[in-house]
Amino acid sequence: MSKNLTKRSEDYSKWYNELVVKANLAENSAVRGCMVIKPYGYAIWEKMQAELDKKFKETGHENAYFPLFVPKSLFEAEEKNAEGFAKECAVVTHYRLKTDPDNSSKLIVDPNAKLEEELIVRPTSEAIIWNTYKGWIQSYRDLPILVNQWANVVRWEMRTRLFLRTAEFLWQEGHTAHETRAEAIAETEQMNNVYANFVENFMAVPVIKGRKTESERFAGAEDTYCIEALMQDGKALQAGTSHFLGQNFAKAFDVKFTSKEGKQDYVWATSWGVSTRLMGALIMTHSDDNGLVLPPNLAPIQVVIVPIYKGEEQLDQISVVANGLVEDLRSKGISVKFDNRDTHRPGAKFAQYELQGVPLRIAIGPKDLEKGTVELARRDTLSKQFVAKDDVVVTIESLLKEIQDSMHQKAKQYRDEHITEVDTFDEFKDILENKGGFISAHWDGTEETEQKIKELTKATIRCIPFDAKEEEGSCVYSGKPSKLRVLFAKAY
RNA sequence: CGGGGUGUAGCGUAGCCCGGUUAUCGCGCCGCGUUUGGGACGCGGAGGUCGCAGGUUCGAAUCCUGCCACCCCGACCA
Repeated sequence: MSKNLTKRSEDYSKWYNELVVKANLAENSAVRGCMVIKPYGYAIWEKMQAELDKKFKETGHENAYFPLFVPKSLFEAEEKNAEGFAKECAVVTHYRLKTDPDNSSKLIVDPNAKLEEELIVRPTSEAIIWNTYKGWIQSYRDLPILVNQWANVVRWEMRTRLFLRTAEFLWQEGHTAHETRAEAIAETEQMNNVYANFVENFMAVPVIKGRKTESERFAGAEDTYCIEALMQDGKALQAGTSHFLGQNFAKAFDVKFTSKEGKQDYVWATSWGVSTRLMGALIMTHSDDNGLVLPPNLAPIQVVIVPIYKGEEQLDQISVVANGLVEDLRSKGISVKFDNRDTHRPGAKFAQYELQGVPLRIAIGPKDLEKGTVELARRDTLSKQFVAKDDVVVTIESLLKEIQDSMHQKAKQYRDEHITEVDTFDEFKDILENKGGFISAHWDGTEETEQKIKELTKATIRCIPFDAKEEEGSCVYSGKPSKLRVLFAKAY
């Protein structure tokens, strides 16, 4: 593996190999940029799902499932949403194949099986869900509706990138309906916070909470909140979004309710989502040149035990110790694997588990049997220590917490060191080019300036942080007056 | 869709300009033996429509034409 991968985004795909591969579809297939998530990688996604799902339920949400196919007439109902996604939709036009009359071993699309109305493969589910909600809502007594769905969506991107922008991806999308504007806004904020807490505490990835500018807003939303993370190569990554949809979808799908006062009003809506992109964020935040580094909370294997032995007899002795440890650790809820494969040598195993980012590794050999110790190695710091056998479980319990914590600290320190306040455009360009990261600068609030800066530097406004410093200043580009600083960065 | 590049074994590649025995090397894979505290070593072995189709030629991985795919950069984007 090449040196200094952390700075070279194009090589991230090498780390991904442990988790995922680019889908190798049939030759001549038009489907590009799909991915196969391997079991080890999927286990991480499952852990993310489990934790997020728990948080959604704690905040009163329920899971449901809606169709993959969206009739075009529904899809086009909310104009801005439709327009925003129109350029990247997969469309089903036929429902049958038949044998090719010119080649009996081939199939062709049966021209007689053309659909009356095309079906859009959902790029997001607002349309089909709001069409359904219409039938669920008549009275204020039917509100709020707090529903989440775990699903796959398809966006036919021109350029794809594993995890960050695949043609098909897994995600969850929450879709809620409320009586009042204030309640919907509170929900939007709440879910943005749920995401922020999850990403910080479980993924150990620090994020900045804020709102998107109009041009970066979700198509059909009135306001988009987001969490923005910084990758090790200095580029920003949008890790999650929560949208206040106003009454846009209610109006488009005619979803009205009768209020306590007996008045008809349109329902207020939110939607929010995070995707397998989070796995990209995880990898690009923590990994080093030896491979993945997983925070204990998300590691499918938290502790691996590698025996070092000559001959079967010695392995048997070591196995007694190892199996005892496995049992003790499992009883504490720690996931542990005893790798007693005889087909691989210890060195190869060490390298493999480092590549997979297993947080802690125990090695047990003849020396340990003699001394009653084990060797304990940390993945994040690559440090090793000998620990008395009887202290191992306690040590591991506290180390797992410490690693989780220290990974977050390390990432946060890097992130904070890469937020640079800038007051001139020359400085802006210089920092962007030579240092990277977020640039905190004054902006005059106009789309023209935002667009111009993007053209000149490729940097976009990642967000207007909720805790943005309020101060009098002048726009870094136009010089016009500004009251607060926003965060610019080059983004994935 | 524009600009650049690449297709040879599971992976990474040499050969191509200048056509000529059985297509090179490394990793990986299989067998046997020795090994095992940081990616083992020796010996033996298996594995190829040289991206596809056509053409030139006595002869094509190599030259020509067309097509296809992939990668990078741009527009687009979670």
